[in-house]
Amino acid sequence: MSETGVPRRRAPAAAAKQAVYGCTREAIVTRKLPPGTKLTEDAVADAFECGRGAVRWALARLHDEGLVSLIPNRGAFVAQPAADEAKHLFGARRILEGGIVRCLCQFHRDDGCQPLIACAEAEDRARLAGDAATALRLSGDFHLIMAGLTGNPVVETMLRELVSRTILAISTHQRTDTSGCRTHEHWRLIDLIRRGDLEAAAREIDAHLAALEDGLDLSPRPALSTGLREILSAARHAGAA
Amino acid sequence: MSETGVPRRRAPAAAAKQAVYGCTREAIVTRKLPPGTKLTEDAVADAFECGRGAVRWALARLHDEGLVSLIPNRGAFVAQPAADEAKHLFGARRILEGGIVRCLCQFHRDDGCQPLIACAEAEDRARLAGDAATALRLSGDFHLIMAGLTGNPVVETMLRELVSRTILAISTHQRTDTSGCRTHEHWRLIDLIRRGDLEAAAREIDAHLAALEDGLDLSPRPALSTGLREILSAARHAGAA
DNA sequence: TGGCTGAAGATTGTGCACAAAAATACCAGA
DNA sequence: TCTGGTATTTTTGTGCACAATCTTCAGCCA
Repeated sequence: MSETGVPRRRAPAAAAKQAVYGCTREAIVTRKLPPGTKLTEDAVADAFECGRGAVRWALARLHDEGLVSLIPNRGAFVAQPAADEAKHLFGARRILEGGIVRCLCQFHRDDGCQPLIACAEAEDRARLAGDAATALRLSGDFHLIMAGLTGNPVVETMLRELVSRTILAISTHQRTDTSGCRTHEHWRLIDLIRRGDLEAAAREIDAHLAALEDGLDLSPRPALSTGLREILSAARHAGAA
Repeated sequence: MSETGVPRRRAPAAAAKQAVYGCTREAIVTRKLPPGTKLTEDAVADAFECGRGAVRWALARLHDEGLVSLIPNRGAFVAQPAADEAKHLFGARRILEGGIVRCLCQFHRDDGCQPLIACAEAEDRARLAGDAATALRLSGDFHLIMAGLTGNPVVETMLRELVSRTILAISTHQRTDTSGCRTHEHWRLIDLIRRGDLEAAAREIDAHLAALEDGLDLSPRPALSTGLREILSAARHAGAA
């Protein structure tokens, strides 16, 4: 019953862009769309009941964020960060989050950590309830909240992008079912920040991220998951570009 | 003589996208297109002799990077970072570059700083020759080279974006003709990195960026440069979105 | 003279259709 | 049965045209 006779006010398409972008992004980050999934333009357009233009826009944006890989004349796929890229991702996070934690130590010594505490508590609850999906999500949010506490939206945006791509890298290369961050390290971090211990806190976040990276299998074997030819073909095109 | 009778292999458009994006980006960063300049789609398309589609693609990308502001039904303008945004930009750079410098101190203690030295020398030469434009560009490159020395392309990309936006912020809010970074601070930084003095180097880069920020006029007065109504109108639309 | 209303012009946003490319299916021959 | 080539089908890329919106300017009234 949504078919109005009027020629449409043009609002729909603008909103559709955001909807496609937001929902697809969410689906990728929450692993509903596993790495390597092909995102056919028509299929996505049908799903959101919008034109292909909105889909193309959203896909381009997602590509810029490193969440989907765009292969010329082949289409869009949920990105599968290479082992090298995964390492760089973690390296970047160590550099950035080290700075964030140092910043937090200076301005949130005593209180102001409430959001972090609330997140860690929620994380504990989820883990206790056996809700692994929520726990994983919250463990990622913890880092985002830290970025938010700097009060700097630029920093927040940068880390958001990094965290998303890290999640993708973990999905792609996880060894067993390593369940994301270890909560007790989060608690330790909160404690160190509240005490304003710059160096210890910086070391803690560094070790924390290193542990996360160690949980992955970043050996140089060819590839995984999706079909061999898919990957080989993709590699060919990526090399040409 | 480039007009082939054949119906075009479709390569042109793909290349055009990159050309429009790259050249426009360059023009913005080098201040050939000052902040506030309107980028009419048709005008850009004519300049590059390409379709409007390529221009739209490039503009969207530039918008994601924060280099152009896109106002619905109004068009694209070279961004004029607000005072708040400028502060956040510098804050983010302090966090990120602090981490980069710490990283460099660990892995480039003795040598490996050659690219930095070469850049600083070139900067000195340009400044001595009175070539302010080149000097400014090189002073920005210095920071990018530091990022590159981490060997982490993710970090490099993040800083590149930050530096570009910072240049825009400086163009928009510069008080007098403050000539970018002070070279002697760059030399001091190199020295500290070579000696591997983490803390001193981190303090130096922090102070360096703080000095750069202090050179700006970030008072909360309404706006500047382009016509008042332009800005008011833009603010209206931005507020509505 | 100043402010308001309405039409004309200019510019952006979106859908659609067609062309190019790749993937797939199919078939003949060894 | 497997290989090689060919035709079909699916999917992406691009240009074009129209609609919506905003800006500008002229005319009109208080």
